[in-house]
Amino acid sequence: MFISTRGRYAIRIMIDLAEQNSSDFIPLKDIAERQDISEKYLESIINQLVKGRLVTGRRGKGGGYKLLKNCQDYTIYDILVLTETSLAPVACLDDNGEGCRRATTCKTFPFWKELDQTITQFLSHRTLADLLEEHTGGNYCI
Amino acid sequence: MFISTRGRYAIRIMIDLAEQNSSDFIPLKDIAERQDISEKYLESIINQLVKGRLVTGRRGKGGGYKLLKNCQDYTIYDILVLTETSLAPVACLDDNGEGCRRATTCKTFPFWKELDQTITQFLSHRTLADLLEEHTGGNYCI
DNA sequence: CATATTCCTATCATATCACATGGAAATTAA
DNA sequence: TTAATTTCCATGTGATATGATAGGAATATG
Ligand code: FES
Ligand code: FES
Repeated sequence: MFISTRGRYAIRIMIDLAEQNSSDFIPLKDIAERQDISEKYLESIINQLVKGRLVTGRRGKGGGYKLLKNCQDYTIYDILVLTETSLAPVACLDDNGEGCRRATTCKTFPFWKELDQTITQFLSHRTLADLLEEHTGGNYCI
Repeated sequence: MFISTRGRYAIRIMIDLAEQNSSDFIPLKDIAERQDISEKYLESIINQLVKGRLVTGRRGKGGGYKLLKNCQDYTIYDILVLTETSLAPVACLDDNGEGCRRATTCKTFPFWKELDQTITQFLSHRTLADLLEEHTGGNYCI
């Protein structure tokens, strides 16, 4: 599996926040209920989104989370690159593993690079706004 | 990681067989040595390729494995679909999991489907012959 | 103060991956 | 026929990643 629950849940969090269409902070408890996902698990995911400056959080009564930008300004790539451990389709392309020793001679390497580019382009050409439009025809955003 | 070593090794096996450019059976031991991969691990992989009719094997002295078709007639998709447990980028698309309960209403589902199609198209439009040409400029195949 | 909520640091169960072990069956060369 | 070779088959194993869970400290409201 390429995209794990972390990344998928992260996108659903972002969509949920966008759909509230509010300038208030939204408590994670509400998101967890609506999305039917463990609040504690979502916590660890949304923390990554906060650290990556995709959303901001406020503690205490009346606190919660809120988007920092308009949803057409979030690409799916932005969200996944923060929450997935790696977006490389094969280990040979992974920077953490210093790439592959065989890469210079291996006949498959150029192919993997092309696959990676294809996927990355796809993910970075779609925004949160695109996903919101899917089922409604209208745009929740702005 | 999307494609595991199984799929990657399977492709390298197929490339290795094609490069020998021989009508003889090639022993797995030789392939394992050339590719520097555990023979026993390759064994379980190439078995899947045999069962999927991509290659054929013969036991005993002078035995080994050999391709059944010309290499331009093998797509990368053909190879990976046999050796990877799933080529679905997300669990929501996986048939084994009967897909996702939320799929009908979830705003991310159409997006995942498009991603899946993009990847599948990429994989099924490249053949073994394409990979062989990468580094040589020439075509080993036929 | 009491309450709500984010933040932070662990821990855990399960599954998958990459590979190893130990043979049985088939094929050929001697 | 015998020995050597090689595919076929089933099962085991250690490491790692995934998908959570638990407990509590810090911060904000009223
Ligand atoms: S084995 Fe890593 S690029 Fe081929
Ligand atoms: S959660 Fe499965 S399609 Fe959205």
